[in-house]
Amino acid sequence: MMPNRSHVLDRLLQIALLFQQDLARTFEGTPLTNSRVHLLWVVHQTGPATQASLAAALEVTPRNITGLVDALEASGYVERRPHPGDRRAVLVALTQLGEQTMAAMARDREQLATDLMAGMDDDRLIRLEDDLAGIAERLQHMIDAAGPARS
Amino acid sequence: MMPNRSHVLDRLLQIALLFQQDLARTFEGTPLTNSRVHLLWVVHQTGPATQASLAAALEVTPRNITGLVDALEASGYVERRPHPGDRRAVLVALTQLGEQTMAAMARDREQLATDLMAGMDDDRLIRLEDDLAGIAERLQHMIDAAGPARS
DNA sequence: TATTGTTATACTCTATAACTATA
DNA sequence: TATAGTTATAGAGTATAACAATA
Repeated sequence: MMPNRSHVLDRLLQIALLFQQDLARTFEGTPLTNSRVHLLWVVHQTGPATQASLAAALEVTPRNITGLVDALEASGYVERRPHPGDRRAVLVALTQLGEQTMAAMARDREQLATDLMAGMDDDRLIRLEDDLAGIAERLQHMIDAAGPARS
Repeated sequence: MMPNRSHVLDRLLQIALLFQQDLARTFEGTPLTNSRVHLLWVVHQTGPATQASLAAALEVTPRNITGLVDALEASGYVERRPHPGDRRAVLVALTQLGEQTMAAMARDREQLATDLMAGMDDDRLIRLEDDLAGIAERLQHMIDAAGPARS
């Protein structure tokens, strides 16, 4: 039987949806959302960051960051600190609650990865990672090429 | 080198984001959005459907469907028809514009799949599809198991 | 009594534009 | 003059609750 490339695409899209669903389930009962967690994750990975740099990282407008940080500050996940050396800017930093939450999320992700790929031997895993890397690279390249469609 | 399962997860998430980005680029300059296209796609696949069935398919509330159909009807992609045999319900059907748009999208998807997996031989493609199917299945199972978290 | 779709209301994410304070 | 962040305003997706018409 001829393998169908579209089916691979379908699977990738299906998995993407399921991931979102699974992630959202994790937040149930907290004030966290996809966007807020994304911001927390970036700060967790890079350390305290200005809102302008977060806007660039999340690819949204600075105004948007203001709203997300407001909500996260109100619920105690981050705090705004004065930027040493630039009095216009603030540094967004994780609080203890924010750090704990991100640490727990990192653990959950490890566990999820283990569960999802249980039973795959190393060869197969390497090949899978390689294939996905290739697809991601081509897709990124395609987007960049057609990219700055701002006419 | 030990392959890292988390990296595979990272790749899948990255690809999901890129897909969204690519899809959104397609709509530029039209009144279409992800949610609206999702609805159109379902109608395209299943034929004229009631709003209640669309709510189930998209996993959103019926109220939400009202808004999406309102917008799609106003911009000429769908029309509401009386349901023969149930005067409470309406049937949401694609207009000619809607059909054309979905046909074009199907073609684009085929092309994208071809481009993204260019150079993969049949064996590799089959194995990839198989791996992704396994991951999707496990993930779905996991969600179903923890699923009805409505306490 | 249950279902279909709508009105009413509210929250979140997102964007653009105008503005303040600083660089 | 340019940058960092905020206020003001608006559109889109989503949800719950109350309601009308129909089953």
